[in-house]
Amino acid sequence: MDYQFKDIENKWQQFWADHQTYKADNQSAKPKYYVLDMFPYPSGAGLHVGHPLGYIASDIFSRYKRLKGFNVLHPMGYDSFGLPAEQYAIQTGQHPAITTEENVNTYRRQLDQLGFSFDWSREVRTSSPDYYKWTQWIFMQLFNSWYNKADEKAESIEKLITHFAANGSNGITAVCDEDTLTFTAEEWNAMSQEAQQTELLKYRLTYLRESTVNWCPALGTVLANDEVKDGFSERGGYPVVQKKMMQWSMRITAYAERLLQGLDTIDWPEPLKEMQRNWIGKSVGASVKFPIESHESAIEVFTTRVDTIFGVTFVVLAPEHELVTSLTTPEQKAEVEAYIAQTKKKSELDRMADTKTVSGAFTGSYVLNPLNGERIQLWIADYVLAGYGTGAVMAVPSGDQRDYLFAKHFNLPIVPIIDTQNIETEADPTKEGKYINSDFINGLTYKEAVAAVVAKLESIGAGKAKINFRMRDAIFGRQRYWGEPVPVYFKNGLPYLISESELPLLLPEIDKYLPTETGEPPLGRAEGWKYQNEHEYELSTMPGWAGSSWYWYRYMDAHNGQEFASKEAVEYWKDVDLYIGGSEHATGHLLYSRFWNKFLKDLGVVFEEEPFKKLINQGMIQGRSNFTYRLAPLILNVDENYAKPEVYVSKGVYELYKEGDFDTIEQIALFYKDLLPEGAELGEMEFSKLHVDVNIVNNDVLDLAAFRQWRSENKNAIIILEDGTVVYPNDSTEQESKYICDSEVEKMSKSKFNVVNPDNIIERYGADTLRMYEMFLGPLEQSKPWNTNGIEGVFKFLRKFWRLFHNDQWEFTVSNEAPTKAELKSLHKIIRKVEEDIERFSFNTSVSSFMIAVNELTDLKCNKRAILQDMVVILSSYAPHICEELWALLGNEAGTLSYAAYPKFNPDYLVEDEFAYPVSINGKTKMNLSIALTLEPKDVEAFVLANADVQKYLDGKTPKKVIVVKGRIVNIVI
RNA sequence: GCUCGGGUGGUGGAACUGGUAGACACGCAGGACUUAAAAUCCUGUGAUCCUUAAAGAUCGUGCGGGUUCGAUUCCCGCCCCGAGUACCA
Repeated sequence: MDYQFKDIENKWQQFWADHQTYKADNQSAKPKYYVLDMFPYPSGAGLHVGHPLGYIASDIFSRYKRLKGFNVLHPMGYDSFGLPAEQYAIQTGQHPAITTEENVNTYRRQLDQLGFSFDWSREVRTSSPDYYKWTQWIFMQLFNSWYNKADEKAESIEKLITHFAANGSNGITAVCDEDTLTFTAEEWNAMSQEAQQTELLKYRLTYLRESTVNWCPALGTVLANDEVKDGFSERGGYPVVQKKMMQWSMRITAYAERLLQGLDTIDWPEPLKEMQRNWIGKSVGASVKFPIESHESAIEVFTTRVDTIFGVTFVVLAPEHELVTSLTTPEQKAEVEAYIAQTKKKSELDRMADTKTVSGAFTGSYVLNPLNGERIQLWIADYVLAGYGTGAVMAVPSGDQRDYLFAKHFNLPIVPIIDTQNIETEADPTKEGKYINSDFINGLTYKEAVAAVVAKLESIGAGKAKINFRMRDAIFGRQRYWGEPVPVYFKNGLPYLISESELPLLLPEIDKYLPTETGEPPLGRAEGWKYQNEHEYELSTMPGWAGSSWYWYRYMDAHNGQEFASKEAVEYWKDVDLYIGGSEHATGHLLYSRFWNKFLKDLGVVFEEEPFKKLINQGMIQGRSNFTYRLAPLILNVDENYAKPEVYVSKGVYELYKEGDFDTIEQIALFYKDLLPEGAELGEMEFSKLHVDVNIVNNDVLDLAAFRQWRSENKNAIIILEDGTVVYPNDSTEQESKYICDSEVEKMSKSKFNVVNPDNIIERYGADTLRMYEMFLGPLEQSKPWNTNGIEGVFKFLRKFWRLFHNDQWEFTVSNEAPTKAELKSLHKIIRKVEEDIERFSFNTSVSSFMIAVNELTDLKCNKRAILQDMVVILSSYAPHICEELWALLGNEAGTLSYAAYPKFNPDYLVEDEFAYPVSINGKTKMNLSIALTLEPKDVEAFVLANADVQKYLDGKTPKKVIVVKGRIVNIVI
């Protein structure tokens, strides 16, 4: 029979499901290999053709690893809490759990028909109570932990309490809030329970803190910075205001250094690591205190160039700095207040965007340089950010461009401090040279100066070396319904954990998915929802990243009711060997996951410092839109309800028109005039470029019949083809010419009519073709537009492969004869090539090589079992269905292919006796000469020079030089 | 602005460590089979020039230079496109 992909694919998908072919065991004599995909949020739109790209790659890799003798864990699940289902619930009243269930089913159906080798027995859903029970459990562990800097790890809060009770706060170095108290053991023990809890909250790894958030009243929720555009919510465009709120936060900053160091130990794409490094934003420098003149306190600044301290000519505070009001002198009050008011009006974004204008105000106060006592003006300016460092900077206009511009604008002094500095037109941040105007560091080099200044500052208690991180603690909560409830209740305004035995804390039912009338989150609507019928629960739910920050561990032991995963399972699977997903999660999911992983390791329940050993970013699949050109001229003297005739011109005609081709312009005008009613006048000719559904376009050729049906207005359209032929609505005669559409690469989206659904492709060509074609498209990591055009080539390849096993009557026929040298050569070339390609994730080149191999075997008319059976094994990672079928036809036990052995490469079959040396004259290839590979370079040279054709090129001259690279090339220099 | 990717035929792309640029596929053109179409198969296909033809010449991997017997590959300078980030002291 001909290649019946539909029957074959249905049959084997059913077989794999029935026999649980891909169920992985938690113990095995084989080495383990864990291949993970970033699990999807099940959206209502289902999968488009871009989504499975990474899944196909990871599936090929998983199947390959099984053939290579690994025990492979390859699971899939759903990140099923999230906004879209909740938004839909608000609009329709349908419970998000129902919407989610429906969407999950669609996803499952679509994933199944792609033939993935997932172990579905381990499926997880973050919104299921058996799962979020453990998300809540991890939250509780974080609440019960603090970060001990002395050990560089998280420890139990009990240990901290014991220490406080015995030694007070003395001897504790923790990552904690800034306002922690200093107390003795007696003082601690004398504190009330509430006071102790308040103090402990400043240490816990998840804690409540008042923070400024982007509050969107219309949506009734807090938005992340990237969900706000120009002061409006990205979704819906509602106004967003800054609001102070008590929020749960995660003390991720405790792990800043470990998160940074760990990057050097993992095999991730460099750009992604770079993004995380920038996000963490470590800078090494010093903090310096500038005493305020006739004032008790000092202004503390952070600087990375402490060596430039003698170049400081002013100090600048952020307008929001807490000392601004108290340090403003009466004379400057009006100016400073006006400036602050002006800053407040500007949104955060305006402030960042407008980096050109210099603005600021003098407070009237002075600070003193701690090293030489010099009086320094104290200013405020919005280029200093309250949120970074201490919200104050020491300005060194000779070395920093912003300070330079500020000094020029306000006529402040600029003092050069290094002898090589050139500060005539701009600041010069050089570190090369010797210091001048710098007191005791004059004449020193950069390195010497830094050490000397820091030592001096420390000795007088005016500063110290310091490392600063840009990363902030992560806000952990949103005022939404569809998320994990926080397992916390409040007593006297203080948070307490519910007990572990009460987990999971189930999401209560509510009548409407909206904030309460008093502005509380939706959970405030839950009737009688109180801890022990008495205490208020936390009403916000966890953010989207909570459930995804540990899910790879749940796959290891998905049904464990006692633990998030058993120790044995975690010890066996350890970490993810290969993780495939998009780079958009660089500073979200991938950073939070590393954070939770490190915490769980400190807790002793997992064992690896890094969760994802190797990570690959698959590129985005963009859409490729098609366009038609509709004539849309100005028409005068017609009724205002007059509907213009629908006339579309082919791309070439449009282009001729635009180029000003006289005949085309005139013909179109004449033609169009005929369509107009009596008395109407044709004005200026224009064209509308309209998106057309890519599914009715094939190789940019529009399917006219489908086009007429696509939209009712098109039914009576007049269509001008590429050669100028005019097609009228009821004209069904065959045309020589075609209607050619224009094209453009854009995002894949419904509104652009460029969404290609995998269901349609599978219906037409089958999953094996789709899988191979997605790989064939180009390198996995590169973004590329989807274009269905080339898919025929892959489909033809699979048919050709099928045909190797069949005779002209489509009867299955293979021969048991011994293979020839040429056949073995083809086979072993592909054995090696596919192995190399998969190991370096170059799937596209494998597909080409398969085509070459099948072309060669077809030319050799090879139907030998010895060759074809190995071919089936090699190809099975890419096209599993057709290979299972052929494997069974070859007489093997059904379903055993997935665990067969990858054929062993034997280099002997590729040994050549001769090589066709390219012979170049002065680097330009002129001919090929077949020469035995046993010949040494000297003999090759003699052989080549003796050749008559070479002699012709030499034209009697003696070559200056002859380069012979054995087995590669001969180059003759004349 | 900074950081990181990337620029190769009409198109997607290939080229190991510096060694025959354009594999493989699409598209296109021509041919075979067919009453016809579809399907299938065969041939050709970077550009320009030259020749009746066979063959040949020149140019060619974003641009300009360099290293080398030899550069898509290495080095220097620049241009364009994409992503991330943004007053970070």
